[in-house]
Amino acid sequence: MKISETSIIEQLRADGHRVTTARRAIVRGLLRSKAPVSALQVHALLRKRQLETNNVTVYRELAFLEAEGFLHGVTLKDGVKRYCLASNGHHHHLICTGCNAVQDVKMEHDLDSFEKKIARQKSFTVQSHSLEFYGLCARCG
Amino acid sequence: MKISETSIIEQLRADGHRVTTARRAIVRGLLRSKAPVSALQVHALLRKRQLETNNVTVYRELAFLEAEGFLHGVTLKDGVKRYCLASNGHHHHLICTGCNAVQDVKMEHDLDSFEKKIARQKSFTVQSHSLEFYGLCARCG
DNA sequence: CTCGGTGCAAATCTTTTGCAGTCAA
DNA sequence: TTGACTGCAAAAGATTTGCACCGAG
Repeated sequence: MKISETSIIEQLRADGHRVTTARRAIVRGLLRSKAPVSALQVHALLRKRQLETNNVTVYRELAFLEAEGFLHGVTLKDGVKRYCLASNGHHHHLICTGCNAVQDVKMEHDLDSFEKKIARQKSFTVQSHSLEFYGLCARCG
Repeated sequence: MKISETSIIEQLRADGHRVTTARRAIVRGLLRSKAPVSALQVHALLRKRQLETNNVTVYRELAFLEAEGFLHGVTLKDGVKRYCLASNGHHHHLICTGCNAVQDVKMEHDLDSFEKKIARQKSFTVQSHSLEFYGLCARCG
């Protein structure tokens, strides 16, 4: 199933949430960016498009969309929380220590075997994991 | 090689750094905690031991010890930076979403094959990685 | 004596909260 | 009309910075 502004908006409406200008604008902003974006980046992006909103609204909206399952949040070394579309599927990140660019990577087998071992050896029930690789991207290498 | 307060202090002295009361106290505090600790936690810990220091000193000292290679920093989902002794070796973390406890896990094969694949497919030179598992610990499960 | 290290106050930065006003349904 | 959303101001929390002072070597 393809994801679009309309499909997200319709889903929200179906779940009884209101569709406001700010909400629609934020959703649209997120769909355009393929790398994870922070609340402040989304806010700046909207501003550039002449869609004046408040930081606070963006923070609240991103948290809301994460809770609704449309977004996934990641916190990188800099302590800033960024969001990716959940519809992009589970993936990890390559963060360039040169230019700070972030790109996504998917891995076929992922970490299932690790998680099983952890469950067995540590009696720890893994719910999710977060994996980031830091290094130099093709341009900076 | 075993690590101790003395060995770290001697190393620092050998590298031409001064050994002050605060520095020694912070190093001692770090050695006692096996889970990663934040600057504010270290500060609170020292205070409990009647070793009055300033937050700022702790922040600066932890950054210094990381730069010197004695510590490794991790930033968890809450955006707070925590430090582990580098001498504990490379490892990952299990973070309990129930009680927020953090424990370490080592993995034998680790992620070398992933990293090689990334280098090949993305022309990205991996320097380090950070892997955290979120879930429920034995007590909270 | 010297300068690396410390402490304090204040600034910065990201994120959260309280509350009144607004608008989608 | 009504409560979900929004905006503003202010608070909160982590971390950084400027600057004067202090004490290890």
